[in-house]
Amino acid sequence: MLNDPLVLTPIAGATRAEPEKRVRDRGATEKAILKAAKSLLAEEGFQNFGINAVARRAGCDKQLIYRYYGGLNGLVEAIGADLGTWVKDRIPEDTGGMFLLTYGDLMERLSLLFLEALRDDPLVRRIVAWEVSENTEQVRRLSEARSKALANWLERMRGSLAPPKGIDAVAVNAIVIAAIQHLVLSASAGGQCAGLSLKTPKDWEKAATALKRIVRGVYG
Amino acid sequence: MLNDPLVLTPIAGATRAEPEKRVRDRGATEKAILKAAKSLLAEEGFQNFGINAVARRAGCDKQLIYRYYGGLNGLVEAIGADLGTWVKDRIPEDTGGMFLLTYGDLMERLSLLFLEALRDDPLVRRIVAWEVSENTEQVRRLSEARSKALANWLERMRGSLAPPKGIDAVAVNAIVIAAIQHLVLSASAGGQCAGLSLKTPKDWEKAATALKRIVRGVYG
DNA sequence: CCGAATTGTCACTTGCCGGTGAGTAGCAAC
DNA sequence: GTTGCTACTCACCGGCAAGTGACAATTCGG
Repeated sequence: MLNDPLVLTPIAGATRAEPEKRVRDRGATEKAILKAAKSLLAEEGFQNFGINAVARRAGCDKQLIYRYYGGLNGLVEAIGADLGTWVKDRIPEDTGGMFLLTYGDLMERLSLLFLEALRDDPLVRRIVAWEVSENTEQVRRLSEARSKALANWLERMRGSLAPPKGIDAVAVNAIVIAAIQHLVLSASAGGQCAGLSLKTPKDWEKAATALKRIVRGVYG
Repeated sequence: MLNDPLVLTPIAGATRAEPEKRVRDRGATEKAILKAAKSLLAEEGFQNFGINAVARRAGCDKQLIYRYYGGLNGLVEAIGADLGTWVKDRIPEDTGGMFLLTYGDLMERLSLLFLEALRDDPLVRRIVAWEVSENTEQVRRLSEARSKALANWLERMRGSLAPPKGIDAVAVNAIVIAAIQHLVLSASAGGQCAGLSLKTPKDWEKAATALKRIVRGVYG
């Protein structure tokens, strides 16, 4: 056997840097792994998301990911569970003291809130990009968690306000949400969308204005 | 040396199937490679898009891809060049005999045409998904080719019609296009978007109706 | 006919991936 | 102590990716 640890020459701690003395704490390690996974996904995207990369970033052995989460799938599921609380953390529940009298008022406000929240959250952005790029079990689970959270939020915010008669609000809102998501993704990836530059705050103001106009156009 | 070809036993053409006698024709091979690349990208997505996969599908050695296209980048560039002709093949130039009197008429029609065209073209769909998922040199080139083609088409179709005063048409149109793209991508990946099912023709009719309503809402 | 360029094939290196089996280190109860 | 459990690490496997250099097969100019 080469490198038999029993025969390894100790070298008297020569240039040995801190052995780091990792504390043995399963809970902490699990958290570290989850955190590493989320930040990796947020920063690098799903392309470079894998067992090895997560383990490297978490500073532990990949074996622990198998043990604690049952592999990548389990880890993704854990991320999805976290995701359920996204809206809560990101978007204010109250409407900032303003009274929303009409469905149009509401949707205008929600659209802008959603736009802001998405712009501020790289992790969810990556997940949305993932959703439209692949159709694996992993993605489906994440997607489901996200859409459920989103639907809940919409429902809660809607309160008792009803959409105007004769308008398919589900379809219209889906299109508005689609627009926001794609706008933010495009901007994130290339700084523009369909000829519209989306880099400076001024750019985003123009986009927001146009978005408001569109929402007002349908809902009055 | 194992398997030295000079010592290989000829086995008298035993179960030897057709040696296939590939004709030596560089032009044909180049076309085959390009075609393989496009179909691979369209069917499998950018995830599994690589030198080896393209070569396998084209039925030739990957070396030829390096020789003829200078690697994946060159190949992607060739795809981008093809892409410039996308609109020409996909979308009718004339407006089907109808007279478009207002900018609203025009944009309603163009939105629906664009929606249809994108729904029918898996390759461009994959490219759009790629655009929002990565920011590499390859993607930038493809993206540029596509957006240029799109802008040209829009410009040509617009003719002399001017958007209503006081409306930022560039921004509004970008949002509409974003919505369409994300709608189609979502549907393609998961059969739905933000709670709106997008599977049956009936589903799509609802979406189209909502889209029309939105466009009409802004442009009157 | 011959040599050279073109066209196509193959074997190989290197590197990273997911996954697994076997082993080590700390910590408590007996 | 030593026994046993848990947390953790390591070495290794097979597989597939990109990329490269050498070689075989064909065609063409002279």
